[in-house]
Amino acid sequence: MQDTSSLSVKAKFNFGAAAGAAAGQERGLQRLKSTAAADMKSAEEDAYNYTPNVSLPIGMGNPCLSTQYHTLQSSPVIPVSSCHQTGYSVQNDNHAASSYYLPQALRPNGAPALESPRIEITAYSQYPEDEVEASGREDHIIKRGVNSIVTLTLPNVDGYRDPSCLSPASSISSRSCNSEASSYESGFYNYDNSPQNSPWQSPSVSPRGSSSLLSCPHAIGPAASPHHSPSNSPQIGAMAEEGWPAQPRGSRPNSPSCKRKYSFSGSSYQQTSCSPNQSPTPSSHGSPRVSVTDENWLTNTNQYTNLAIVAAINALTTDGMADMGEGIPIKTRKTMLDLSPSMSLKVEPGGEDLGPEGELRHDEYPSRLSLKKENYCGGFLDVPQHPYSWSKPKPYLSPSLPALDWQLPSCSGPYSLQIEVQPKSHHRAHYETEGSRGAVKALSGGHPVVQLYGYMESEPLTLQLFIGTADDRLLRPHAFYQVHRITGKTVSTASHEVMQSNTKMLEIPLLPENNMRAIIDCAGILKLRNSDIELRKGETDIGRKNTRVRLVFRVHINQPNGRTVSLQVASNPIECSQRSAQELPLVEKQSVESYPTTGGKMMLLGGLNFLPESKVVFVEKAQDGHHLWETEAKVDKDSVKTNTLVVEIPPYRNQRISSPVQVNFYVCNGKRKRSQYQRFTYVPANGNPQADLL
DNA sequence: GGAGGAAAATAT
DNA sequence: ATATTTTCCTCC
Repeated sequence: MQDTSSLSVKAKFNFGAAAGAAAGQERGLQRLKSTAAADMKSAEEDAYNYTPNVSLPIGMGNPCLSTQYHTLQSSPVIPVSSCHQTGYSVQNDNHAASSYYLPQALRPNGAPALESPRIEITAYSQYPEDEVEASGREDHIIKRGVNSIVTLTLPNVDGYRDPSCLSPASSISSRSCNSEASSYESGFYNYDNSPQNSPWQSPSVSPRGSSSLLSCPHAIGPAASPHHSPSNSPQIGAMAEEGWPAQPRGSRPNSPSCKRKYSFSGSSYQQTSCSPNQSPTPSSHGSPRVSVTDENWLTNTNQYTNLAIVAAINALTTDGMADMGEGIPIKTRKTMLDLSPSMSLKVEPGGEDLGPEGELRHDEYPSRLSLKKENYCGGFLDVPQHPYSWSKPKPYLSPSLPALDWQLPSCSGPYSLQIEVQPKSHHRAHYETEGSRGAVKALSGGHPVVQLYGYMESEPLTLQLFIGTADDRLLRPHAFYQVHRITGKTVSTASHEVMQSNTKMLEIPLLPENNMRAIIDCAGILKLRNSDIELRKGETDIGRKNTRVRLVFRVHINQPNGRTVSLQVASNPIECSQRSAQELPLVEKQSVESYPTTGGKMMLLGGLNFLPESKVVFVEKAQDGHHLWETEAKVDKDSVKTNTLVVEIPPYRNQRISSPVQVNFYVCNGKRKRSQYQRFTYVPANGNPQADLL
């Protein structure tokens, strides 16, 4: 491995393929792909799309690159400046859009992202325009503050109705959601800048597609906004409601989830908020929202207003909900309900999410936890009491935290958030119908480790963890997976769950005494049924073959100047499906020195799905494309154990390669047809292999 | 619990 | 008909 100064290989997938894949975001795309996809391969590939690229140079990984992201984000909160960049400016809505891209471009790792075309883009693009609108709206909201009745706009009853709205759901929707969240937050705190918010929001909002989304968020927003619980309540509500709405298969027992849920709740901390939301279950939809709202509200003066709004909203919502319910098959509904409860449990107080960082941070885990726990318990059924947590005051105006779909840098100024130990590339996620399948592990057998560098204060911080997409371009909460809190004797790391915009997050203490380092042994991965998620209104992603995720870590650092620096880093992709034998291997890097020209061995690193039966075929072609030579390299079966593929290239190869002819090597797992191999092109001149689809 | 395998159910 | 997903079962 070492030797491999690996080159990073980027696979370019063909057009669309890449696009869709990872994210699977847009169904449309995918579908298009599939259909269009001329190649069958494409389908698969698509699935893997993300895969391809991958390669980051080992060295790389500059998180800093991310800086750009910040810019993007603009959000007030964020980012201080990132390493490079300056902070973002505030508003730049416009930029926002652009920024969006940027982020994507950059990988979490810092690797350059692919630019694949995604539908998403579209969405973003929307921003600008939409932004204007949306932002405008939002801004109003925000700027005006929660107060602004404007928010009320609720009006779009529809939005409310739309479950989608409610549940922002994952990915895309999530975006919207997020946006919401963000907006909320911002709203709360109100930054004047909100503009920033707006931009973001817009993004989130984006959804044009799901009109509902927009509306929803907003709609919700209004209500929510007040609370802004954006995250919380809405989310919660959403979760319960939408999230699960569908369990189509009535037959399938949702119950499982319940179990989990409880367990979660067990997690002690938090949850105050939950209760509020939760109570909802029955009324579920409505209530949750409300509760959410409330929480946040507390803080704000606007509360009253908000409350009123909320109430109104609830009413609406409820109705809406009802409607929804009607539409949905009974079973489904049940599920939903069930879910919701669980969700609620999980949920945590919306407040936390948003959590003003300050608050969170300030709160010390212990205290916090305890408090929450207490609250929590109560919460369940009911309606939210007073906002415990919330009540906590949010002392300051803490800036709102960036939405989960915002791209953040991994380093800013002196701070750098890094993943010291990466998770294994495979982790079979469990369904709600199953028991937990344990925590995500590291290759070494241990667990992933995350550390924050450059932080010299004595105040503990909170490390947030959620499951994100594996899509290079855009990192956002994964709609089909949720982080699952693992507890037990074997777990050494404290954590508690928080729901933010349909996304469950684990909050883990980052303590100075531990050198701001955390061993992530408390994080499992829960798989949600595709059918459930896809039914959410506003959800555009498809779950099929969208089985790769990344662990996303965030930390929010309050600065003396009142600003908050938000950093984010994502792990390498993790394949969560059981099946692996047919998976297309993913090559991230290849050794440089030992490349073919020198004959002998070549090392392919960090890929997913390297199996003993993986095949690597070398094909040498002349400039004119004439096929000169082909051979299958011998694969060292043992190397596979460490996500490495050591291949031996036939001796005579050297002799053949004397001029810069094109050399391709194909990597594939046994069951694949040659046409489905992932192809890499080696160009002696620059030594950078590139992968593309055959 | 936490895995690993695999049958049953669905989606393409 | 094949590919994937989701539910079950068994075992440590």
